[in-house]
Amino acid sequence: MTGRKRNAAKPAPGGEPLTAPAEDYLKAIYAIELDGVAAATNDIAQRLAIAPASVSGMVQRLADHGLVEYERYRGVRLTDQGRRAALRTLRRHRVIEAYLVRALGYGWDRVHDEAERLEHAASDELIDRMAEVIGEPVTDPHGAPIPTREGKIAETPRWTLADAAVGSTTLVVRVSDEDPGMLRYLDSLGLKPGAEVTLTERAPFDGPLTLAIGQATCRVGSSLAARVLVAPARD
Amino acid sequence: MTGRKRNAAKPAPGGEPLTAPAEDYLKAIYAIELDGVAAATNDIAQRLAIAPASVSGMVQRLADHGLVEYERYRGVRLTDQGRRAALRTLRRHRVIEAYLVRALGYGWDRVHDEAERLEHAASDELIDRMAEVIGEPVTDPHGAPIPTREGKIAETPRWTLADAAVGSTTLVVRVSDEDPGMLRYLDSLGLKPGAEVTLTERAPFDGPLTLAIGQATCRVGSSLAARVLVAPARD
DNA sequence: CAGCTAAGTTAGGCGATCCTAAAATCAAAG
DNA sequence: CTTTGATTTTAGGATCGCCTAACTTAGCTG
Repeated sequence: MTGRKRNAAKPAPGGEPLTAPAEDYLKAIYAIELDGVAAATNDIAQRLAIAPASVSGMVQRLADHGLVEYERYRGVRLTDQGRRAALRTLRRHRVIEAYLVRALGYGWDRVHDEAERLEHAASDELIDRMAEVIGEPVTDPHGAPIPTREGKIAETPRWTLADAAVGSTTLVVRVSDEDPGMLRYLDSLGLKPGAEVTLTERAPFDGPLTLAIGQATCRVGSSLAARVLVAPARD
Repeated sequence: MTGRKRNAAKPAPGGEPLTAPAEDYLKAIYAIELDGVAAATNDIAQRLAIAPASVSGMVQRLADHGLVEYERYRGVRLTDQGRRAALRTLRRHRVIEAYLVRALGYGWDRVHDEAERLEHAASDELIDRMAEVIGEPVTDPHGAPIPTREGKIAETPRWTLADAAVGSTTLVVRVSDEDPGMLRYLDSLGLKPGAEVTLTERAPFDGPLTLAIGQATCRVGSSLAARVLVAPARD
């Protein structure tokens, strides 16, 4: 019953603790910047499911704290400090997801929401202990790379199954993690990180893709395929 | 990145989720009521380290939600619903503490603060899985009883080492859990739940107590002794 | 280059939670 | 029964984070 204090765990390696909403904004901005562009107010708002007007305010606050560079009407960019904070939160999130699956028997479709809450409450020490107990995982259960304690991350390539050439065989690297129903479906198809998939057919006009996964065959829509990140298979 | 919602995990078995501060108030009120009295504004304020004026407001809000009965200037009492919520938070807190010690190698002096944050973020399911993994513990690392999923709790008797008779041998049942430094000291003395202690001497005027713990002997102040709960030893 | 649209910001609010200072109430003692 | 001191509440503010509505700006388009 300490009361009185902020939300996040420890002063973060350099600075006062961030509020949970601030951490969420930084994660969202980080994700948008992966596409190489400055994060637009609208994009941030959409990702966080809040009104664009709310974003202007928070972004100003983040800028005051030196976490983002902000120019009115121009979108925001993370500063080094902001990027560090974002990666720290991302590490927490993904370590927690991995831990829930490997140590507590969670299904990969149920870890996201739990991690979304715990990431703001867990101390660095807890995260590191969790990571240690499950053998310092390199990705989360959906294949997303886990930043190191030092904030280095190996970002996943952006090729998706929707981009694959007909006849090519690819290795599933990562899948989108937020929709439990989709995850259960992908699981039932065997479309998970590590699986080898051959694209045998693509119907015209953005039609369904026919896939061979091991012995099985299935057909998926292109929007689902676009949520499956792949790399060239080794042979 | 769901955003948007409250703080606690799930609608709680009957009702909307409580905010973290609300859960903290209920825990504090529960603790005060263990002494058999209605919780006074001042007592709540002191436990939560906030100004008494702030308590009046929150208590009114808790009453509006049907969690406490509140009569101006008369203190508050938990309603059944409020007590259920308090016990649910207490269960979370204590299961988390036990899990951190047994599954993640935490020292008993470091679990309190971590649990204080996680208790507001963990889902019921997570708590239950944690409890299961470590074998459904009955007490936390400090000997505090863990409420069941159904909200039953076996409250610890209130006898302390400071109340023991000179010459008597008692069994340590539970120790106060909030001060890490004190916990480390108690640990170094072997004064932890399960230890048998014989009170060999008590200096006059509230002076130090001389204890025999196994082979060792030590002297502790009466205020420290008052933080060690004991039961009569079995023989 | 004027005008339109989409995007972004400002204005004004609300609820939660905390604070300080001042007023009210209770209770205990004379 | 009154005084007094401690407890509690009210009054008035502040911050954070979110909302809606209305206004502004950027930038394309004709």
